Amino acid sequence: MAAQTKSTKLVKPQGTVDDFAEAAECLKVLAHPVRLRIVQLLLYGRYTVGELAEDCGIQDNVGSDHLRLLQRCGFLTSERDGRKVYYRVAEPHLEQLMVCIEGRFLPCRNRQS
Amino acid sequence: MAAQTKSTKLVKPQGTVDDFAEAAECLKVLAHPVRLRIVQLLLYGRYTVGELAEDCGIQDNVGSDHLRLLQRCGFLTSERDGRKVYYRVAEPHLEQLMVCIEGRFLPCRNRQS
DNA sequence: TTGACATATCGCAATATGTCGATATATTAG
DNA sequence: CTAATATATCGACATATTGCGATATGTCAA
Repeated sequence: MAAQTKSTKLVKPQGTVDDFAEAAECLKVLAHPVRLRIVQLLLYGRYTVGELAEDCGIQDNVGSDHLRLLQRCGFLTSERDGRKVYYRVAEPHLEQLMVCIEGRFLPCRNRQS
Repeated sequence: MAAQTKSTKLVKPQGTVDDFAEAAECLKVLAHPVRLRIVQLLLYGRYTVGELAEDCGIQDNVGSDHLRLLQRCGFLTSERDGRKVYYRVAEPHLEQLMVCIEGRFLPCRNRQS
């Protein structure tokens, strides 16, 4: 980004508030500690509802609620295997988005590779 | 990301839900159509409260509310110049974060360079 | 079939958030 | 000083979100 003078803009990005309606919806879903942790885990493997709930220290039904929200906006998919249901990441952009979030908010020890 | 077998994980990221508390707070602030548009504009130049409010089609006081939220979590700073107050981006990570968000949710015409 | 396990769904109460109007503060012009 | 402009703050209300308990559904073992 180039420096800016006092009262001029380089360019004004086209678009309006309404263009961000869907983005805001999905970001709101992501903006929860439990759901961020769930996404972080799922970026490295499949997990069941019970496994995720245990890791997050919440009840299974609450975990199921969070997973449903994440699934509704296209972030996750699920597949049943016997009694268990495995969740995994369905949205490719989530990985880079989490890289940004972790880079900004997590201590360095959580960076990988 | 490497493929995963049925029931094993490659690695389980360390950390807990609590590590994402601050990230969730800040993402929640970002997760609003008006605030996303404001950030997009401010990534390309300085704007006053009135200019931002007009672009977003909201009242000045509502714009001021949104700007305060964005400022409280460190995304923006402000400087007074006469009667006007100019806001600009203070958090360097915001740019890459917006690139991710725009890449996922906005039509291609809004991509730049 | 029954019983145990894993997950999902629903309604409720507490809490949080968004918007608005009214008002307060800050700055400049005259 | 006063008036006009630009921004900020506050209270109130409507709406949304969260977590919980109860219950329903799906699957397997015996």
